[in-house]
Amino acid sequence: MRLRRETVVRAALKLVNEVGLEGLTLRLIADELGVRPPALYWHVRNKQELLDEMASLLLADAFTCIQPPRPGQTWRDWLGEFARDLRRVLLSHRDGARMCAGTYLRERSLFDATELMLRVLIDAGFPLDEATRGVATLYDFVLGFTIEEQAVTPAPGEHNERYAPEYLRAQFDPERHPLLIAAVEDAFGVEHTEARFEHGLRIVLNGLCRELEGR
Amino acid sequence: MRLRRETVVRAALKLVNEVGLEGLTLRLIADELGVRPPALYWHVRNKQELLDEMASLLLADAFTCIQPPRPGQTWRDWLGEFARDLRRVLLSHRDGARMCAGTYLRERSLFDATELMLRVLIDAGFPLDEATRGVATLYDFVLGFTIEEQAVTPAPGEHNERYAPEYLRAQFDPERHPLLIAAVEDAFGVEHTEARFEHGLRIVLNGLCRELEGR
DNA sequence: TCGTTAAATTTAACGTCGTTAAGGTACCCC
DNA sequence: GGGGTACCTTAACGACGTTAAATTTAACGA
Repeated sequence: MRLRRETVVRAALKLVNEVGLEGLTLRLIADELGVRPPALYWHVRNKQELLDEMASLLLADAFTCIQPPRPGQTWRDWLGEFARDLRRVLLSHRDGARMCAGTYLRERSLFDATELMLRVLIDAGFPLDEATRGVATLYDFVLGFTIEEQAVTPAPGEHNERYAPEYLRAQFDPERHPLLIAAVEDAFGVEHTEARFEHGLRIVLNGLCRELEGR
Repeated sequence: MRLRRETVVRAALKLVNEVGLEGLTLRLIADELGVRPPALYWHVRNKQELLDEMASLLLADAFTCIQPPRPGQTWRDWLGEFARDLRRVLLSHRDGARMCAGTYLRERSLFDATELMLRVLIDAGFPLDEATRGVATLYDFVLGFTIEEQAVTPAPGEHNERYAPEYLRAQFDPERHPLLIAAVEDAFGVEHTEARFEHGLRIVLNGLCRELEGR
């Protein structure tokens, strides 16, 4: 049974979930596929290209299911849904956000999805450049947020102890950092993550609305 | 002349500018300091701790110079200035944004600066949790933006050819991606980077303003 | 000034990593 | 059935992070 390029990428994606980005090794991937490490080089130029491909494939899984706004759905709600989908996909793999941060994307479906988003925003009244930058800003926020989130929560249920509120609180000086101490629960408690994301998302979407009203 | 922990970190920061994050090696740092690699382990537990320390020190250089708002300066302008400072510092070192993304920060001056930001926002009328999340959202945006920026422009004057507008345009299908093609210049042209950042920043700040007005 | 102790660094080495070169095998088409 | 391409293996290289143990350097009380 022959190997295909996508098989390699999918195996890598599966493994990164178990061992994290630092633990991901070509030898490990080869083992998983029942093959010797150099065999991978027939399908992939080098490890970096494999990482790019992983990010592309991961995002593609999120972007392909994107649909035009339902009737009656505002562009704002539609964009919010997209942002939540994006975060969900990034969270679906350990180190997903770091994997996708700044990597070169080559998947056709990603282009299709971006085209659709521009279309929707333009139909909503945005000029092209504002639509472009709006999408980018939303993407930047979700990416930044999720990177930080996965630093605190590497995998669902796993929690980096160094970000535990009670531990963090001990680092602060009650005299100098009263607000920090008061905020630490809300800022790093796992049970507030969802609310934090929604809050940030609302800020960005509100900002986008304002762009439109201001004209 | 003995080595100090900070000397090691500063040497690493200097070197990352020349060789990038992937090229940064303990052996290289040791060479730079005229010392054998294992010597570094006296000052630093392992490479990851060194990376954390580098990120902390880099950000600290940005945050220490932060001052309370000048008389007459709005919190909005003040926050905008902070965002620009932050981006400038991240850009001041190759891979600066990726270095700081999701790393654990332990510098006291960072705590001081955050405390100040919360103070300003609270004085402006934000409740504590909204102030916390507002700062976080701004930080997430700047981080996300700069990560992407440094993927395209690894160092001032250096430009990743894979993101060259003319190259990207060729990847798109004129039938399916007319908007993408029209937007690519504005979205990836180096000469628009500043405008893109300012635009995204305005979106976030506008969103923050709206939070305040809505109450 | 010397001997003791702790701090700082060296030498040597281990196992693992990404990657390359060269050779082999399966399969397709004439 | 012979040549060629696609795919994979064996073997190996140099570099990496890291450890253990020995060694040097600085600090300091007797």
